[in-house]
Amino acid sequence: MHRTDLIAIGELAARTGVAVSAIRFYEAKGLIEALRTGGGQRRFLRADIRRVSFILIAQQLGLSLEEIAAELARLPAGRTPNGADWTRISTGLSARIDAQIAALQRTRELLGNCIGCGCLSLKKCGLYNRDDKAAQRGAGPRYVLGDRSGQIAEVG
Amino acid sequence: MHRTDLIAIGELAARTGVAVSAIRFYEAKGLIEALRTGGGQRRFLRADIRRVSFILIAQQLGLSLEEIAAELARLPAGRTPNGADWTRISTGLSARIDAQIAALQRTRELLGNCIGCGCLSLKKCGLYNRDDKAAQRGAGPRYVLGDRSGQIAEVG
DNA sequence: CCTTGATCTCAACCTGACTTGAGCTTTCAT
DNA sequence: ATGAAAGCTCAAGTCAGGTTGAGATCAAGG
Repeated sequence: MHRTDLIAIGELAARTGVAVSAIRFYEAKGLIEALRTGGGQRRFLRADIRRVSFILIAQQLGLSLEEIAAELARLPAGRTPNGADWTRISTGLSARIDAQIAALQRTRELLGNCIGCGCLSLKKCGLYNRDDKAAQRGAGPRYVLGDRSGQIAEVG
Repeated sequence: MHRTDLIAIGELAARTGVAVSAIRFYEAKGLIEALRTGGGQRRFLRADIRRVSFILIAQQLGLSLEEIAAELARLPAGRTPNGADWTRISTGLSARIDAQIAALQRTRELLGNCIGCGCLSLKKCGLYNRDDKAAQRGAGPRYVLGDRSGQIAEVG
């Protein structure tokens, strides 16, 4: 442990590629925590680089900051997370990746079957026999994003 | 061609599962077009169901409405798109799907290698040797979303 | 004809994820 | 000891992608 264990917000930004303002934003949202110098400036642990990196990866996988915060909350409190801690958490992401890949593969297949053949929007088409469910739900809340039941990517 | 060739906005909404307000929004953005009754109500062609379906699929694949509009603009003007037209367009989506799957697979692999082993954020790690590039770019524009150069999913 | 449900327009509002700007303070290399 | 660079807070702005509400009109069955 030497003095460079603590890094300023600018360095954390540089090391992760996110803007300084974004890091403050993440702190405000509870995704990361900062120590403060006597003068009130934030100081981060080197381990926070990994934490921010995790945020970026998870974001790419479509998790909202709120969901990411929930995942990060599973890391041990009060101690720097070790490899095993990160592994446990990243396993969840892997599952998510697998699901996404599977969904994409189904979509690709259906796209070939349906758009190509011209049946898109017809009942017999796997991609859109969600019509019925859609009708049941009424035109109310859009379910394109967020509400994923009956969702395209899950069809088939 | 019988009278039901033209459908009201509510039916288009019901058949596609998107809200009426969203359809108006898409029209405003130029993604779809509507005929009008004498009284000013919108009337859509049945073929627009497919058009909206395409919007939903493309959205799931991460295209913005602007990008989707650009894709749709490649459909023939003045005539109802046929199967071949849709095939041509959906081929672009397939390529995108393939790219996404590949990116996810790389991410999953790197996640296993890097977060698991604890090297995340270190130079030797494929997931984050983008640090250097990041530093060069300065803390300016975030490149997490949108600017995809040096992006996680493209690493490796 | 008349009523009722569907539509219309337009402006305002919403969420998520940040960025920007103003005005002021802290750090740190020289 | 000092001045540039980096940081601070807080409020407001931005962008995408819609939703909501008000007040008025249209369409269609009975």
